[in-house]
Amino acid sequence: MTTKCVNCPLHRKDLFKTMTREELGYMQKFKVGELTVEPGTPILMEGSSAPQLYTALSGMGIRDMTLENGDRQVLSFVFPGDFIGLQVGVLGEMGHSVEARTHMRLCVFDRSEFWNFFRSHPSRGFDITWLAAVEEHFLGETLATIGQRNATEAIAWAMVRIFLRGQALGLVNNQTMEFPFTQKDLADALGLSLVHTNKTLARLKKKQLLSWSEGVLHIFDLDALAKVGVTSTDTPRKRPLM
Amino acid sequence: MTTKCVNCPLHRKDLFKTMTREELGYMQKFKVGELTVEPGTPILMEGSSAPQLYTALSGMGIRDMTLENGDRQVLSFVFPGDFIGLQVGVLGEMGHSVEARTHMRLCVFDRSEFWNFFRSHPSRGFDITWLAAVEEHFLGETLATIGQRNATEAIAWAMVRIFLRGQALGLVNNQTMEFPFTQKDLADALGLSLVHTNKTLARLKKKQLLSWSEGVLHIFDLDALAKVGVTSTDTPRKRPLM
DNA sequence: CGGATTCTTGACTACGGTCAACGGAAGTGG
DNA sequence: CCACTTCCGTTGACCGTAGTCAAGAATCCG
Repeated sequence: MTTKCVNCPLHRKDLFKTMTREELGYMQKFKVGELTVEPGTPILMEGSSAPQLYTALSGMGIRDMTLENGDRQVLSFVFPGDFIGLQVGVLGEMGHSVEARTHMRLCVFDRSEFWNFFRSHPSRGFDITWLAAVEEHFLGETLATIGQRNATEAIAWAMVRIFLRGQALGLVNNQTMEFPFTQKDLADALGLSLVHTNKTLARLKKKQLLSWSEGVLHIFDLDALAKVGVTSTDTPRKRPLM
Repeated sequence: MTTKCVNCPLHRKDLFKTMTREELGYMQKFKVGELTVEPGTPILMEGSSAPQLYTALSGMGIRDMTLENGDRQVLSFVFPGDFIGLQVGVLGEMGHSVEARTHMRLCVFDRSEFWNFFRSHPSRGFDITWLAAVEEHFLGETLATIGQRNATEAIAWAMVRIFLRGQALGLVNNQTMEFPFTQKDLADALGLSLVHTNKTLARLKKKQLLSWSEGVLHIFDLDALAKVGVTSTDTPRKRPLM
């Protein structure tokens, strides 16, 4: 009935362990259906207690939150395979919003079934916790970047991270991947102003480290880009950026 | 045999649901023992795959990570009831370090039992996921603070957040709570320099909003402090800081 | 009584923010 | 088909918040 969810971590049999036939059956029940959204569509809103959770099957999006003064912070970029709505599932309310940046296909789950799902299939529950831990890990790195690195380092770091993520997901072809975000998105993700982000990016482009236009990111030399932080300081780094 | 873990989220019966007798029995088995550490003691190291996980029973600590260039980022402060080592449990490796800042009592669990624990007691597994989601939520807020707020706002926000946390844990008496961290800790948590943190704090002190010395934090007017961000900008904030 | 650690304060500097203007691309409507 | 608008990227000029450097005070400790 439902199509197979190639990138859905909750449906992939090879993620950690194989699913039993019974588990697969339950997954099908837990899954409500699939949803397709266009660029710009809000998927989950900050503060909402939506009845549904998602998994990104294809396409990209953004997680962000808005401060009281209207400033926006982009928390992370959403890639295929990402679980969307953990906070709704366990806390009952989202702490941030999620919005599509490209055409996206989503695997839809029923929030009310979340707990049952967790209870009757601990191994899948464990997978979700795994995803949460990975997310926490990434957020920690991002925090360190925003807090400690300067603009050039931060942007180089972000591009490397994103590119590696893309590689792991098989989205990179010929050192090129789709990157459908705006410079403002990147600026808000790194706590920089749009103008400064633009100028810093221009410098990286002039150095032939990357090119990025019309939603396509091309990285010429990943290692060189990863080392950008090094050359900007005289103190040699203890550990490589990647 | 083992003493009761008053603050341990994995032992508290009132956290979400009551534990069955059988569950309690398992918890005792899962629990290895208790550990006491002195201020400055590293509990888990970044990159380590320690064989044990912890829950803070009393005392406070710090989660931090060190960049390649030696800069440090404090990710969060550890309070009683916090679970320490989720990343070791699920990912097999810590992405940050945890260090005691006061005398601490820890509830010790066996990492090798983690998965079994998860499988045989889904409700407790769910609790852990809940803790992870809360952590993610906090990290998101912190990210937004570091990325978007200026020094005064960030420090006021941090103090309010910490104080509220303390209140929720019953650590606040007479508008006063223990806060055994250094200004450098706070600076590294907010991505600010020590000097600037000191001067900004001095300004908040002069405004009679808070006092903090010798490990004791006193907040005179929580609401006023929470509004500090507002007065610094002419644009009125849409939502209160708390 | 040194030595170490933390806190404090002043002087100087620079990274990055703000303001402003322009260009190109894409969409809209008369 | 062409004004008009909107969104995004680009660049220059200026300025301010926060970083760096430096030195002194306070506390703790061996």
